[in-house]
Amino acid sequence: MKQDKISEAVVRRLPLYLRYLNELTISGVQTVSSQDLGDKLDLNPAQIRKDLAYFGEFGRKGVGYNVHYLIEKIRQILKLDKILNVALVGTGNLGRALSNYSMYIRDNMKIVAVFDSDPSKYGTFINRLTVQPMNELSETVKRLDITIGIITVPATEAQNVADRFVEAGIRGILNFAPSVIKAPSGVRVHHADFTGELLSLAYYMDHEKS
Amino acid sequence: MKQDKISEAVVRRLPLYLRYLNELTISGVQTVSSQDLGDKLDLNPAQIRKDLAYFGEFGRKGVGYNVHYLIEKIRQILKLDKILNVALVGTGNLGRALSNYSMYIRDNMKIVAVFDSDPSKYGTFINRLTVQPMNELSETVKRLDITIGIITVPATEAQNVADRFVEAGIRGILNFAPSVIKAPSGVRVHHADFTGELLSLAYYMDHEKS
DNA sequence: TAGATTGTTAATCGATTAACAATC
DNA sequence: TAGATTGTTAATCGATTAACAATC
Repeated sequence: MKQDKISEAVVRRLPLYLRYLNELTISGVQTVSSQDLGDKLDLNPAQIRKDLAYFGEFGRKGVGYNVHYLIEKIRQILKLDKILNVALVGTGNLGRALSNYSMYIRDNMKIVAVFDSDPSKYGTFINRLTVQPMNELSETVKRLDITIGIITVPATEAQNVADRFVEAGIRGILNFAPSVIKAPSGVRVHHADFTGELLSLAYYMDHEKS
Repeated sequence: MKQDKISEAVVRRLPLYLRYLNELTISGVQTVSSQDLGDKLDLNPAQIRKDLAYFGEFGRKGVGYNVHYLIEKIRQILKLDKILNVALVGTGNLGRALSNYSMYIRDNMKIVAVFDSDPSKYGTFINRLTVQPMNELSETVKRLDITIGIITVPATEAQNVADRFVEAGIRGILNFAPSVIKAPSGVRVHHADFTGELLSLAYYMDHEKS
């Protein structure tokens, strides 16, 4: 197959694969089949083979996938060697939780600046980073080569913060506020709102279908 | 149409509609069209009409939807009048952030008990709730009629906590840990992992397709 | 009446799953 | 060789979008 357009659903599963593969190396497993992966991750084995085949032929017929090799390949696909600098706006509880989340949120992302619009927060520290005022955002983004912005402000402020990020030249935004924000094409926006997750959980608890 | 099986995607959009409708009442808007909603929420109007039509005929041809009436209907569908009691396990940063999140995480969910496996945490307070040891979980779940469990422990612990929840008779689990957990059918599990969200954001920032 | 917008059917698009030849 | 498992095509399933008659 090799490189058509890759669908969002596929890319979202790659980190899942990676996570489990990492567990496997820890327990010393050398080889894994799509069957094994599927069992563990609650996915169809054919789907897993198809996902991986978008990017190349990583397995061996009759044998399976070499765990180390597959990890390496997925890391390449997701570009996990390159470190991305991240700015976070909103130092409430959620913002604090995210910044503290071991500083490196994940493998290759590093929060290097935090901002708030509340003057009483200016100069206070969150995990070794000074809280900066919003009017320093643009300059800081450029100086530190920040490409991703995280929004953890109240819903009413989210679009405003997004606009500031866009002005500053950021290329991806992860919005935790419960509101839909807009950005020009060229700036990618993902929403990480768990309200929907909770409410739909409750819905299906009653309307059993599983 | 009215009541086939409702797909997950549909249910996940309902809270989105509700959110925006609530904003509209605040600005005093009485009536809204699927076109308006679609523009604001970045959704196709036909999709919105179809979603709503699963549950009944809420609109008026040539006019649109009455905002108040639609809010009422969606609240009924999602059963937002009934309060659900929630237990949370894991009092790290994320757990704290969630419990503090105004106590009522959303409209109708209330965290009424928090647990941790670290003895040094026992008896400390999080937002007026005493942190309890894990061996009190089962009794507390029954006593307080808790039906939903939130997991904010490290990935290695998540399945274990899920098992305890299941034993205790919980019917829905929201897992924030970066690991896939299993539960018997009858217990619904949703995953709220933002790692995937972040990594896929980064992926598409480079492989521009939008 | 003319214009707007719903509810719904039909068409399209996309994603998941099944099946199997290739081959280790 | 026999058994296992991939990569990939074809079949299926499901979700989104277009189109339009009904009607306010």
